[in-house]
Amino acid sequence: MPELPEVETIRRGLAPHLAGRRIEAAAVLRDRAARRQPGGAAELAARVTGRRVTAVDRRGKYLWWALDDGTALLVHLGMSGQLTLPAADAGPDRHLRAAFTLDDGTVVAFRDQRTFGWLWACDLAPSRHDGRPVPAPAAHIAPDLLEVTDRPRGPAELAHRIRARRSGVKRVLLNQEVVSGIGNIYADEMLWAARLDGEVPADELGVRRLAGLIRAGRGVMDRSLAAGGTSFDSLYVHVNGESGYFSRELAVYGRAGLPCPRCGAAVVRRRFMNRSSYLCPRCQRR
DNA sequence: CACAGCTCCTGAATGC
DNA sequence: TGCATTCAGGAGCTGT
Repeated sequence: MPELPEVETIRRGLAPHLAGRRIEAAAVLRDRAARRQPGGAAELAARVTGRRVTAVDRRGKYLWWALDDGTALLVHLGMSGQLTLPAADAGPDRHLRAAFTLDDGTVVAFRDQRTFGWLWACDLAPSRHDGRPVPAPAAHIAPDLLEVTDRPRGPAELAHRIRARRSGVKRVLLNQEVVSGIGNIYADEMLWAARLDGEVPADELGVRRLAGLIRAGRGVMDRSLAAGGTSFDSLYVHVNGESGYFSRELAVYGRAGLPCPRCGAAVVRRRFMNRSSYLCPRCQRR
């Protein structure tokens, strides 16, 4: 699943191919990919065609191509989206949702098996959180875990924001309006690293404990980024939890019944929000 | 406003 | 073998 490290890996891979290039043609092959765009696929294509890409930016799981008219092409990969540079001789592609042809002949493909991803050609607007210029549909998205931990007071301030919530701490970590970039996999991994049970109500945790959780999360993200970078041969990395480098470093996610790498107790799977949580019942305490 | 549950979707894995 | 069911989940949306 593309969470922050996967989207950042894709951003880094894509940027050298896109920066400075003009979009010669845009084809949306399935309307659903542009379902959030007012005016739909035709409007999306019209807004980006002829524009030059000035940068590829990211906040949390939201990635966008900044365009030379001050607008952006916003991309959310959902749970199976990919941005790839297909081989010129590639055959038919049943999961291709959109294709962008650049002025040097490069074609960037948006592929998406489960179709939760979407594209939106939109204006920029100041973030509601810190004023950073971001695509208007992402103005409600909080600064991500890398942005937070890059600021000296960031972890402590975020700890206070988390503590203001009454939900279980895992649910708060997954709320992209509190801190962004964390999905189900990294939430479980950072909770394990911090020895915390995600069901503990956030307002029962101390600031110091939460700041530790945030720093542990940064560590997990950094290790995943390093693994993504290492395996980054094509733009085909970590879009599917089963394949990819960092899956071999996961401590608990998807490892029910296997030993906790820290204490050896069997990892358990628990139902949570219509999905799964994985944790070590011995070293992650409430 | 905070919070929790529902829903969209496809394909692999599992059950009988 | 074949058909039905279960499972995976990001985030917008709805109801309380």
